[in-house]
Parts: sequence; C-alpha cells; structure tokens
Amino acid sequence: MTQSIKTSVDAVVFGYDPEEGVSVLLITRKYEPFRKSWALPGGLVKNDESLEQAVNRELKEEAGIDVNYLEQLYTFGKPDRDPRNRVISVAYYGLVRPKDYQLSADTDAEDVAWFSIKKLPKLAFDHKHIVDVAIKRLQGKLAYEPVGFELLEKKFPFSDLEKLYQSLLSHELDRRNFKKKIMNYGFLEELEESIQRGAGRPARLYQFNKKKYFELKENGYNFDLFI
Amino acid sequence: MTQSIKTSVDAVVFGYDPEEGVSVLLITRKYEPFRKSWALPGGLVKNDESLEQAVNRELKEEAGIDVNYLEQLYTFGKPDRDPRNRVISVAYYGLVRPKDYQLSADTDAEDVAWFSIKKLPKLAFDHKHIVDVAIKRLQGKLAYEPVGFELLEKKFPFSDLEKLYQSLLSHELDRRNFKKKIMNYGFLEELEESIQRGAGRPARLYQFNKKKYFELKENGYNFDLFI
DNA sequence: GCAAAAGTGTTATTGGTACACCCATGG
DNA sequence: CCATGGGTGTACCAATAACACTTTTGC
Repeated sequence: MTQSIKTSVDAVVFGYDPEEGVSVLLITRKYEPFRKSWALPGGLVKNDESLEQAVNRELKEEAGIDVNYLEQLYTFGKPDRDPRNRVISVAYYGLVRPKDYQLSADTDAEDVAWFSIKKLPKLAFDHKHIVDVAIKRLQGKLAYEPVGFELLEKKFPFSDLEKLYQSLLSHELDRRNFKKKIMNYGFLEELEESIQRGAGRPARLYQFNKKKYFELKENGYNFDLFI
Repeated sequence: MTQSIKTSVDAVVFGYDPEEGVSVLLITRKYEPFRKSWALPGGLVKNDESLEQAVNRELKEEAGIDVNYLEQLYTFGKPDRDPRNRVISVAYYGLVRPKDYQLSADTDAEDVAWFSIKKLPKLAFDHKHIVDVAIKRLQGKLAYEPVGFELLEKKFPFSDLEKLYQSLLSHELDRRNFKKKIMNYGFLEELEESIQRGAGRPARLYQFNKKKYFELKENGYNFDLFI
C-alpha cells in the first residue's frame, strides 16, 4: 500500500506580560475531531510551501498574528496521535512582543485567546504534550541565549526582564547579581528615559543591542545564564 | 488539490574510533534520483509505524546496524529538496559503539561504509546539510551531556574520551584539567584493569556509571563542559 | 636507552554567590 | 509620611586556567 501520511504544522506562540506572566496562543477548532476544543493554531502544509511559510500562513489566517521569532521545536509522529488519519505534525514555537500580544479582532469566526501557561485548558490531540515540550525548550533557550528580548517591548524597565526570567525559570534570583551579569555581557543599553508604572520610583528603560549581541556571538561568546 | 507530500526519515549515525576520529555511516543509493550516489540511510515511513521505528528499520535493512542512542535532529521540508516529489524528511542522529562500528557484511547489495567527517564524499539531496546540522548538534550535546560514552567502548582508557572531545570540539584541552573536571562529577569509575595499545605506558580503563549519572541529573546537576 | 603515551599538583585569577540599605515617586 | 517598587557595592568562596616533569612500557 502506498503511503498515506499527512503533514501538518502546529505553532506554540508565546507572549509575555509582566502582570500575567508567560501565555500561549490558542484557538478553538472549527471541525471534527475535537470540534470546539481548544487547540494550537496550525494545519496541513500545502504542496508548494515551506514548513515556515505554512506556520506563518496559519498564524495569520487563524489568529491574525505575526511572530518575530520562529523556531522549529520537534516533529510529532506517533501513528495514533490523530484519531482519524495518520498526521505527523512539525511543531514550531514562536515569540511575540506585547503590542502584537493584543489580538486583532478581525480574525475568523473561531475563538482566539491567550492562556497563561499556569492555567491551560484541556487541549485537542497531543497538543498539551507539545506545549510542555515547547515550555521546556523555551526555558532551556532562555538559559543560554537572550531570546527573552523578543518577548519584551523594544524599551523596557530592567525589572521586566527580571520578572520574565523568574516566572519562566520559577525560582528566585538576586536582583543585583542578575543585573551585574546581564550588564557585563554588554549587549544591553541603558537609556536616558524612565517610565513609571503604578506605585514606586520610576524605572530606567533599557534596550537590547542586537548588533553588539551578534558580534559577541560571532566571537564565540557563551551566554550561559544558568541562574 | 489534496496534499501530496511524502514523509521520510533519514539517519546520521556517528561512530568513533580513536585513530580515525568521528565517522558517519553512508550508503549508496539503488534507485534514481541520485542512483549510486552516497547518501544517508533512510526512506519512507510506513503508514503504521512510528518515526523511530522507521529509522531503526531502515538502519537494519540498509546497513545491518543497531544504534544505542537515537535522537530526533530536525525536520527538513523545503519544497524542492527532492527533485521529483515533495518529500519532507525527519532526520535523526544516532551513536554507535566501536564493536557495532564493524559493519556486518550481509546487508543488501548496495554499498555501506563509514566516512570520517573530515573527508565526506558528495552526498545526494540536501544530505550534506543534514550532516552539518547533526555535527553541530553533536558538538553542542557533548558540551552539556556526556553522550560521548555512547560512542566509546564500555571500558575505555581515559585518553579515548579526551581524544573524542578534542577531535569533535577541535581545540586543544589540558589533560589534567579535563580529567579533574570529569572525575569530579563522579559518574566515571576507574577500574583495576589496564590495556596497552601500541607504544607507551599502559592505560587504566574507566567506565561510565549510568546510574550515578542519572541520580546527579535528577538532582538538577548541570554538566557544562564548556571546554 | 630512547621514543611514546600515561599519569599527576599547585598556584593565580576569575566568576559566582550571598547579603541589606537607601531612593524616588504617588497617594 | 508611608507604601511601593527601583537602585546599588562588597566580601567570601568556588571553579577555572595555566603550567612541566615523572612513570611505564616496547623496541
């Protein structure tokens, strides 16, 4: 018998908000199986598009969102992961900044929403497992590459970065030591501006210097933030 | 038009020999396209088998080999990577010990051989690229997990481990410091036996204590051999 | 006895960790 | 004036890096 395996892509898109912590973008399914269940955005790959194109297309169609970082996560291929057909899914994970985090309303009829990774609903297929793998990967990635900057506003107070690391790595970290370490790398610039949010002293804004970061990286620098 | 994408697996199997360095297992293709060209072992996934089963089956059929470590590498899905059909390939990389490294002769008619990663022949499809990705991954993996032991004999002289790291990370390392670091982790046991190979003083044999390793790992130990 | 590989300790420097008080603002 | 979050420096300890000579064997 000839091969009858379908290929799909699924995307685990992470957003971050200092109040809410890390969230994942979910949609409700329009069709059986798992109709009306929450699921990862994704769908079948078209014959002439690349996997990345497929992910970006689905994200646009289903959630009206553009990610600014996208990386392949893992390919899930157990024969029974879809109850109807054999479908292997190439999963990606993406990161979006807070401003894209506000979903544009004009997407399809289906529901789209952010869910904190601490309070996920029941998910279709093996999507819970895929999300778990993505979270682990993001944690690992964060520990040796400053991808966190893709989740923050272009200009942000230092405490946002700190909170991001704390919420994702889920353990305390020393404010002074953390700042010392990050600033020592030299890819983070302190700006003249400040902002104030709620109570307390206004906070200086910082921005990530990508150019400097890539220079350091070229020179074989290791960013091991094994915090 | 309905989807007509095929799913295959390809395997980058690494072997190691202290004399030869790190090698990759290649086969010659029986059919067009790229007939008689060197290529990675692999082939189409069957409808009812998992991706891992497919890799292991192909390795058995095409090269008569069993790997003792297998991990998914990346999924390659560019529309034009196969000149005839659209085929996405889920690539795996595997490690074998020297004794499996000797290929059993009774495989199919096609050629099977090891090639040093320093002297690879021209490869079919995008297999050169896949091998490059696998090498990078192995280097990275080696730096934070002792997978190297899967490449060495059960009992081995310390210098084999040292040579493995040197050849793969391609820079000098201090014998004393390296040994100090590895032995400090506590998952490597010194045996009473020695062997002698060629000239020079006989070398003590060592063996990897997997149980101890997993204990340490459970306790959140980090093996960062950023050498 | 010489060539070849194995084995072994000490010191200096660096980076990591622990730790507590003052500052600027809004209400 | 007080509550809230922002900002900062030092001292100790642990890990890393640099470094060269001796031992055991085969030939």
